[in-house]
Amino acid sequence: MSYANSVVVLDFETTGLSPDMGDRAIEIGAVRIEQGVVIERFQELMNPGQRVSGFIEDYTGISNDMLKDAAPCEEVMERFAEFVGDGNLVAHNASFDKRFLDAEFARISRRYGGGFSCSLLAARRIFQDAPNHKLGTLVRYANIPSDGTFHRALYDSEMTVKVWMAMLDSINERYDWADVPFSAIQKLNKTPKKSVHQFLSKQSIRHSA
DNA sequence: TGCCAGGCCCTCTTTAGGGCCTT
Repeated sequence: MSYANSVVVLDFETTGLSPDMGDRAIEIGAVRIEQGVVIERFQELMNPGQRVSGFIEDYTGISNDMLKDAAPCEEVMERFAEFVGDGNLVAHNASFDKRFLDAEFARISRRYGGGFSCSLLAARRIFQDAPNHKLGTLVRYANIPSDGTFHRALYDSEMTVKVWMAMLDSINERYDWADVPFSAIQKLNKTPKKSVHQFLSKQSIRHSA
């Protein structure tokens, strides 16, 4: 099958859950895929200008010592803005990463022009039998090899890419799509779970070879 | 000092509550 759309799959590590409460990004990782092939990667730590909690040090393995000599968020996010350009974006629980992307980009007066799609919302629809839809669980569910280094930005991005590709392959196998356009996954993200089969069946008429 | 979110989705729902996900 072909994967017509280029997408950038990204993941943030942060000081906490909410940029509105003062949390900042501490690491960004991203993978660009074209035609189903990884063609480019991005990963940088960034200094958020505040100490990270012991919980975050334990959760991510990113220590205050690792961050003290890192470039500030503004500098790293400028480079990341150049990397993403207007590419379509994917993240696992995209509402979380979108909040941090918007907040960090706003600080440097940047915007992104592409669309955003969520691998978590897609997985709840395509892998309805999975025990849950955490990234690590989906990796095991889809039989994707992993060394278990979760909660680092590039590693989680790479794993999200593999889950994403497994979902596209599953759509192709079950519904005989010749291609899975990014826009179709965006629509799938908003399709009620009980209507997913109907949605994918109808779409296959439009997209099959 | 201590506290802290928010969108999705289900149901014993819609004048609401709680679990799932992300750090």
